[in-house]
Amino acid sequence: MNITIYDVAREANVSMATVSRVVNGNPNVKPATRKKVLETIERLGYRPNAVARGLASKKTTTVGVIIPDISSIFFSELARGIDDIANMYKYNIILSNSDQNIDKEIKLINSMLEKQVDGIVYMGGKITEEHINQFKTSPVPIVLAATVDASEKTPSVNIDYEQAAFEAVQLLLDNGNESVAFVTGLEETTANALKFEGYKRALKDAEKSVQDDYLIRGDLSYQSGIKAVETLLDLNERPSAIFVASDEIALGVIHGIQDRGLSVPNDIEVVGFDNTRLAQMVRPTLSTVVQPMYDIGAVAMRLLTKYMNKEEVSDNTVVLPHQIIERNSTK
Amino acid sequence: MNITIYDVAREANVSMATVSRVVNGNPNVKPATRKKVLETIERLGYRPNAVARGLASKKTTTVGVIIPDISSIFFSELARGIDDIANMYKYNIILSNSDQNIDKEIKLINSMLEKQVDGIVYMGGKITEEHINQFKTSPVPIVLAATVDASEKTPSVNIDYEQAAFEAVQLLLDNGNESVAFVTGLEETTANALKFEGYKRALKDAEKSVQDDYLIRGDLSYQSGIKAVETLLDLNERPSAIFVASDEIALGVIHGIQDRGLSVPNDIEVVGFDNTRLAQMVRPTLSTVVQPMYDIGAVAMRLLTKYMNKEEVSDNTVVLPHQIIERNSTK
DNA sequence: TTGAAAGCGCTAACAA
DNA sequence: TTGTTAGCGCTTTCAA
Repeated sequence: MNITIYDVAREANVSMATVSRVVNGNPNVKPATRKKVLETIERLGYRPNAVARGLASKKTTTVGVIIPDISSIFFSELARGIDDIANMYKYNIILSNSDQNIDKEIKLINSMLEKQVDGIVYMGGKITEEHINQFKTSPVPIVLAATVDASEKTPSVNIDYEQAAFEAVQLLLDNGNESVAFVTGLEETTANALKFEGYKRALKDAEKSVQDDYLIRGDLSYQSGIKAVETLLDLNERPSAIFVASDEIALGVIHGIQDRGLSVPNDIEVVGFDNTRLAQMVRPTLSTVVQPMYDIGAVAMRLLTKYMNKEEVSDNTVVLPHQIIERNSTK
Repeated sequence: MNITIYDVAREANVSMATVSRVVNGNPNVKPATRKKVLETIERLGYRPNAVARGLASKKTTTVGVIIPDISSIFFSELARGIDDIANMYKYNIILSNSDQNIDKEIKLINSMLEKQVDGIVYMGGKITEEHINQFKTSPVPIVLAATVDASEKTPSVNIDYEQAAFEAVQLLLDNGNESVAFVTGLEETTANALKFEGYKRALKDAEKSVQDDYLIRGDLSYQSGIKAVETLLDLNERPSAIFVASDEIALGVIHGIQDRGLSVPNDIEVVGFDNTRLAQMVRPTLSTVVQPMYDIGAVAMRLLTKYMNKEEVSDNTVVLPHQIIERNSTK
């Protein structure tokens, strides 16, 4: 049997209420008593049972984190930001991978709710009606991180994907490129749809038309970048620049170009998205849109703590600043 | 107020014990009763409280995962393996980053124990006496993943680091290299120490001596790989091959060499370690030691489930097979 | 400053 | 097949 608060109380000749008070740092305890209790806690090796505490207090100091894939370099950076802030506020994290599968996402939310998490940080792709419904009926606050809810009903932390993409493509256009292709991941994620909007707006601003064959959709992998480039280079008129929806795909694009004997940026310029560590781990180094992943995670978690404490929050949807960093994959 | 098992019992005209039975899939319930209960659960939107269940049953179906840094491409892959298997066995995961800081590691273990996890998967650097003590006195099983306890007292899942390093260096020597440098990360981790042992053994086998200036220690980053190369290339006699303790550092090494105008593998051959996705995301692609990260995580979690179920385990320390994969950074 | 006692929502004997 | 009941270990009034 484990040592309980009751054992400590008996050994210290006080009531369990008093032990509870010293464990929880309640000031209404005479210093001498506190000392005595602390000593017997030490002596017995008492370890408070957080489950019992959770049942009695209705707080678990645990938050759920739903993430598409923790092994993705992009999401793991977000997760780090979340965990660091969670830690700072004494929360633990229950982490689960969803693979962006809707059924799994809904199941995960419910499973975390059963575990009585005090809040949830949610990362995903497309937010459907079903999601919004879940979020709305949740007994605890939910914050979206790097995930956009088009209806803006759910608190969230993002950057302005449309504008960021617009600026990236504009840079390419300003560099004198006649044609800019767009290589993206799963079309279903709202963030990627917004990037596409920005791409189109930049072209329209430059009075260029959107060409279907300059638009390539694959998955989010390095390999799909290589494949995309093969398609693009087989075109009669190959593009002189490529805007890519993620750094990992962009590395594939760069290598795909180089494998064909062409040069980046002389023959083709490339701009990525995210500014993961990968952007600097390639030659030429990758020009890319800076998305502050760690900060998005950290801010989302911080925002969640406010909701959990029932503090007033002035703005539900926070938009963090982005920027374009020019390295050597552009002229 | 939330819906409890008691509300369901009342509404369905049965006892709470019966409700508990249908929720837990106990077969001793008449089908008609089960149906009735299920319906009122649905109607009331009842959600079982896992905290209360945990307190009553002394099982939380939650395992703790201590990880140095989830944003590391190496560890996040391990974490994915852990989560997938955990999920398969209906466990949730409490994930925390330790940054390989001993105090934090110990604190984390205790915090997870307070939360009454059913078991712990531990990843870290060096295992000290203090760690072993914690592991030994833990009320729940602990399994090490990609983490070696020199005393072999704690269950663990690893590859044979010494032998793997030996083979990698031997490959380089067999390719005719006169001198092989070794670039490694923090010297404190036992795994890296073992890689060093393998490196030395391979040199000794080839009747070569270990030269201090061919041994570079940095942190685990890409940048430290670049720095390491600078040091190496400034030597009077530069090595003709470099064995690197991780893929990320190895990318830095390759680019450092290329930035100096030298060629990999013609001027210098490079072999990495881990076979993370990075190994294929560089030109030339990286020859490396394959460490099955996902599998190590998965097997560690599987092993933990056996301990949690009090099954007999024939061998506490499992050593997974490794291999060397030759790509284009070697001749 | 301290203690007594009533839950928190569930599981698990035990009885019927 | 179903119900009764006693906890699980803690927090939190309420009284003293």
